[in-house]
Amino acid sequence: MKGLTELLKGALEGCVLELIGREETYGYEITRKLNVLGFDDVVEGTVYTILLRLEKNGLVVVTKKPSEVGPPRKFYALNDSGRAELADFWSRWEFVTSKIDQLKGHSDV
Amino acid sequence: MKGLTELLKGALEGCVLELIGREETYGYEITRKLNVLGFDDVVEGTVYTILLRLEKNGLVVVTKKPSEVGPPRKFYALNDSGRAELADFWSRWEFVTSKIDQLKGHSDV
DNA sequence: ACCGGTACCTAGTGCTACTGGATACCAGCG
DNA sequence: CGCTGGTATCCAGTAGCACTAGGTACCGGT
Repeated sequence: MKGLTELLKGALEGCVLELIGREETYGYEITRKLNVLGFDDVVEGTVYTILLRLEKNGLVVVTKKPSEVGPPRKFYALNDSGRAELADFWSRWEFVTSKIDQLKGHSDV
Repeated sequence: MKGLTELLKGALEGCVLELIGREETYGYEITRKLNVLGFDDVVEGTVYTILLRLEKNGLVVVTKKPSEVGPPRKFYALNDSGRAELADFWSRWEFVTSKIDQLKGHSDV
């Protein structure tokens, strides 16, 4: 599926937040999970810019840990602000999808 | 609801396409319909840039008609390319929302 | 020594919606 | 008549986001 890029604007950050909230993880793995989900053309570079932004905005805590199969990994976990932002994201997502599905669904708007 | 802007990237154009596809309409009215839908802070300027883009991309046909309550209106209708693009948009939308809802829904991804 | 997989980072680009104006038509009020 | 407010369109500039297209570096296997 192509042309998803614009539709992912804003949503991708929420997805990353959700994945981090589920369990401590790192950029490379997050990218792989998004690819498996179906967002094939999400690349590492994109995820790293999101992670840097999350860190800059104080939503995550970062822990560097050695890897046995490559260079050290930077693990991300949500702090309270991050969890609040994640909840906010889902409520915005709920809102937007419900409105647009309503528009799609039928007739009178 | 605020902070919707980023989530609407890409989706807003689809909404405008849907509204035009439903019945011939014009920028000002489209804006009002989007506001009623719940997208309160969508303003005329935003809709006009979308309409100009649709026209530039050859997805719509434009007809200027006089109004009895103000300056002339530019009515937009979809052509074949526009209808194809609209269908495409909905399939992208289907895809993205199903994937993200799956991510939201639960556990294993 | 080299290659492929793992793992991170960054400067620059393009697309999109929003900001903040401007212009203009029309009706009603003082 | 001038003014205001609703209708209706347009545009230059801004900011945010994902993507491009690189680079660096660690590690195991051949």
